[in-house]
Amino acid sequence: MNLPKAWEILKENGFKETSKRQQILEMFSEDDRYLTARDLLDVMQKDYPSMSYDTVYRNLATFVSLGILEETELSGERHFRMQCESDHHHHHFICLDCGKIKEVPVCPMDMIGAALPSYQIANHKFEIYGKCPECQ
Amino acid sequence: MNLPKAWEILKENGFKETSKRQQILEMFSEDDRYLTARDLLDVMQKDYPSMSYDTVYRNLATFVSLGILEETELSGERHFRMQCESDHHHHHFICLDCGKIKEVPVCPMDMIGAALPSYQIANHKFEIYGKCPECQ
DNA sequence: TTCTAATTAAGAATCATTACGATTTACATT
DNA sequence: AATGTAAATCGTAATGATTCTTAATTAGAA
Repeated sequence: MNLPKAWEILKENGFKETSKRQQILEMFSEDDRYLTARDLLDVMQKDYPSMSYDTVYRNLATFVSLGILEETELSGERHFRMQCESDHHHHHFICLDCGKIKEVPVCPMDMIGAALPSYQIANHKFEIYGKCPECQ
Repeated sequence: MNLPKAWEILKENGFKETSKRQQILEMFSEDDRYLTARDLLDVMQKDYPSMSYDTVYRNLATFVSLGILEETELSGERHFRMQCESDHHHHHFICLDCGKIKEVPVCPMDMIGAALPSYQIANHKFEIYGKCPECQ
């Protein structure tokens, strides 16, 4: 997702354009990889020494709920990245070194068939972990 | 996995048979579902009021490293259960209400093919979440 | 039984995350 | 441009899960 689209969504939902939100979104826009709240705070405290975790987490939650960011859990920490623009459902390879991702155009739910009769499926998770070509 | 097999593995690796380990393994053996460290501690403190988190976590880590337990993360907490005995690789449906699982005999890695050329794949995760028939 | 290394207890420390009251800011309205 | 108001942020404290530390206890070997 790009910045204008993200702001469009925020404005549509009545959220204000603040300098903190701008910088958070810029970081995600520039770095196409998974970041933690700490990653963001460390960088942002250079420009805004008073930046607090509360602001980071609150905005991350907002962005995720609006579909601007996506979230996953890696080794016990929440990680965030820009939502993909792809129109078709897909999954991700995630580099455990640099956090970059690669889309994988396969969804295992296509092969579930009748394996779960009368089970109520809410959601699913499929991720592949390893090292990307650049990190080997 | 059953208790004798678990103890066999522990003995092979030089671990001692303690009453705490016995009770932890019994809980997993009886309850075929995901439990948290807190779940275990709450029950065990009835028999051992002095039981500490440290003991729970240390043993859980041991069991996971020996392949006796498997672990996953659900809504920010680590959950543990007995390792499946199935000889073939598979994945799980996990009931978000009761923690019970159902094996799903499908692995998406079978369909990855050449989608990730020169990527070094370390592992993968595929889980389906929802409500089991009993919890609906 | 004794010895020794493994294990546990007890509680403090750490880490990520959330909550809260006070202050500041964006922005619609005048 | 000044004002009003809800939203957003700050500063800090609280929480909850997990890990660490040191001293005491215990399982199993000798």
